[in-house]
Amino acid sequence: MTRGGSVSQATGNSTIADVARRAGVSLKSVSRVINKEPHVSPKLLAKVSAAISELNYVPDPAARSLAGQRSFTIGLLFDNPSPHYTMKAIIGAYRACVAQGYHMRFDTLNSRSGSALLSSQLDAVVRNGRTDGFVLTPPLTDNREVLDYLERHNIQYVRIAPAIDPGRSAAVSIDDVAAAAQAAQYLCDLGHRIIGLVNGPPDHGAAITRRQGFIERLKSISPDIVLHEAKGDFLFESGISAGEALLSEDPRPTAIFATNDDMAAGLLVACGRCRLVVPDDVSLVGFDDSWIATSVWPYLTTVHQPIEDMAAEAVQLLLAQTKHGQPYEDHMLDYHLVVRESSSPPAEVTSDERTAHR
Amino acid sequence: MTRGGSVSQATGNSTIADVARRAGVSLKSVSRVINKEPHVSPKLLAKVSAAISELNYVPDPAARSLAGQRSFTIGLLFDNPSPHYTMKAIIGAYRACVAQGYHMRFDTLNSRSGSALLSSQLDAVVRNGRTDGFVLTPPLTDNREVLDYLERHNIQYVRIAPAIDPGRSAAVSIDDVAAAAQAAQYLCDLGHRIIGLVNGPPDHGAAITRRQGFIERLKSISPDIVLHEAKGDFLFESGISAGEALLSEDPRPTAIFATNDDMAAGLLVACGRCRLVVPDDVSLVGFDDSWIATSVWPYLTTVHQPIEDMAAEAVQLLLAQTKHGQPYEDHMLDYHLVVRESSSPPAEVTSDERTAHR
DNA sequence: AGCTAAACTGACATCGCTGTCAAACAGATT
DNA sequence: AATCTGTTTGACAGCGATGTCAGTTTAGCT
Repeated sequence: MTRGGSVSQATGNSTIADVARRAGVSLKSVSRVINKEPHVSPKLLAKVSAAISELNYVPDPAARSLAGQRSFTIGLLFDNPSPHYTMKAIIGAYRACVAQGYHMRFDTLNSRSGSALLSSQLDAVVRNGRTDGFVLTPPLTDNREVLDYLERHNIQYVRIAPAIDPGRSAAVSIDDVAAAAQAAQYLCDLGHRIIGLVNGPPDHGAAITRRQGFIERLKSISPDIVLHEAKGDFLFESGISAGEALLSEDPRPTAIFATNDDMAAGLLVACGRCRLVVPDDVSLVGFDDSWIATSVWPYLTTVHQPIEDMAAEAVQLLLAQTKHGQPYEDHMLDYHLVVRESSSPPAEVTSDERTAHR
Repeated sequence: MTRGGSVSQATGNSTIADVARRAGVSLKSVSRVINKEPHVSPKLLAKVSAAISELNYVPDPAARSLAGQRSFTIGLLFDNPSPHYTMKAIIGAYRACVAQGYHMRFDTLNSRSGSALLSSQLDAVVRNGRTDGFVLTPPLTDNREVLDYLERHNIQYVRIAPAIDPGRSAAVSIDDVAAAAQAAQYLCDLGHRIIGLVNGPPDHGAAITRRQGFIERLKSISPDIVLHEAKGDFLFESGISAGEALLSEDPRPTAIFATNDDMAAGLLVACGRCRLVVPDDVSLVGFDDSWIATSVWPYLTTVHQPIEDMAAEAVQLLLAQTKHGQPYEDHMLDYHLVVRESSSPPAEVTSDERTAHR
């Protein structure tokens, strides 16, 4: 049987021994260079790097993980209803993994199942593949059972946008409070005074933080602002029902903020059903700047959070902490409000009044 | 230094040697059982399987790929504008990989770049990680440069929903022609006689096949049916503009079929802009049953294709063909029309007339 | 210059598994 | 019963890297 059919051939076929021979040094010295270990003289480094690039050498991950204790694989854990979010996180994390020569795997957990079930799911995930550590996405980030499990098993992890136990692990997030506050400010600046808010699920920390940031800012701007709240669960349908509830309030909100885009898209539907035009009759603002924000019309004004970058950053933190055992870092990334067609000043406000609120 | 921090420990720590000892056989015999190699007597099989399950043994993929020629990794290749499609394909393929103890990686190619660029992208992907084979998704499936490259390098691949060169490789698909025909039939059965069609990009085989199936059926039903066509590119925005073009035709279509859901969602917007109510004034039918079909209102009537299953099936075909070098199989999976709220009989048709067309 | 400590290098066993090849065994044939 | 053939089984050498540890330079002092 020929060796054809396998791609292994195509991959740079040189081994560490070839590099060592070419550079005129020992195997171990090459290994030191590859792994950026200490005790490598500049001269050695130069020789070896030259040989590596001449031979187009790429270390074999299988051999590395067999010989060493690392697996060169990290895992991404989900329990997220939004495929848009998930997709972006996967892409971002994957990019970072590839850049660092790591593999990525991902798994979904159902964190709402009982704790026995949850723990057996975790068992399965952990046994399933050797993994150097995990990146957790919301709402897993805020599930103490998961965190406890991981710590009990001495497994490294990094959280994306955690809402509880700050400092418990490395984390990368945006300032949800400030971001939601900016949305509130924006709506008020436009002149809105009767405002609706659609919450997310209570086990999703970001939902709480965003609500808090939004409400606090509203209050700090003026005590006269009327706020109506409605419950949601981050899913499209809940946006529809929340919207119908909100729009039947009296006085009716002239603007509604949803704590994610999927629900904001649902609000759009509710407005349509109530024969209200967005943004003329009602302004809508979402959160996430996910795919759906530009898959509906009008395009949603929303808070952009760099999910891909966050996931990539999380992977990097994880790898750094795996290697050097550094103290936990907490990275804050930038958000920004993206103004699109779903928001405008309220109809009855004149441009004079509006200016007064700037 | 302790071994803590790595998960390797947690993964069943028994090795093939433990199993061999426990079963009282040689290493190689255990290996034979694991790999389902021939020349294994029932007695041996029983002893070894028992030992394996008692020890909860799981072979170490790193060691396997180092020793053998397989990498236990397959690649998924994309150049797809629709994240919904992509996401589902990833999930499905991943599921199948995990079930077979394989790793999965995925990469995106920009197939519209020049051929030199394309080939260097392929080089990068192939060199990047050793891979036992690739699963191609549209429109890569119909890009002869990609197919040629893979074959030239003797790399196994399977295509999902290819539109050209049937039999050139193993493939898994649905019958796009019949599926689109069913959509046409459905619309006609409802009583529609003035019908719009939004095409996809011409380099996307499925766009062509679906168009063909739709039109042929329309013609076979009645020569009197009026058909208006508009160009699209499978993206949301193109649905809006195609919709606006179609809706300004005279006579105006009472139903429009889009060759994917994203464009159908765009049609919804166009209808809104033209102050037309869906489905009362215009019925809409999409294709794919992707996430967006239920992220807009009204929910889209659409043709469901089991993308996850198709991807999973593709992985299985790929692995089978890698192992046994079997002849190429072509698997057809089921589709079905999902009737939701975006379609209804045309306003002016009475229920009597409608019945006549059943 | 001479000596010690630190910096660097290399030989070799090892990780867990598969491929090769030869030995052991069983059943069929004479 | 002896031989032959074909099926099962096992011993052993790698796969390509890393970790250990001992050996060799260098640098820094007196």
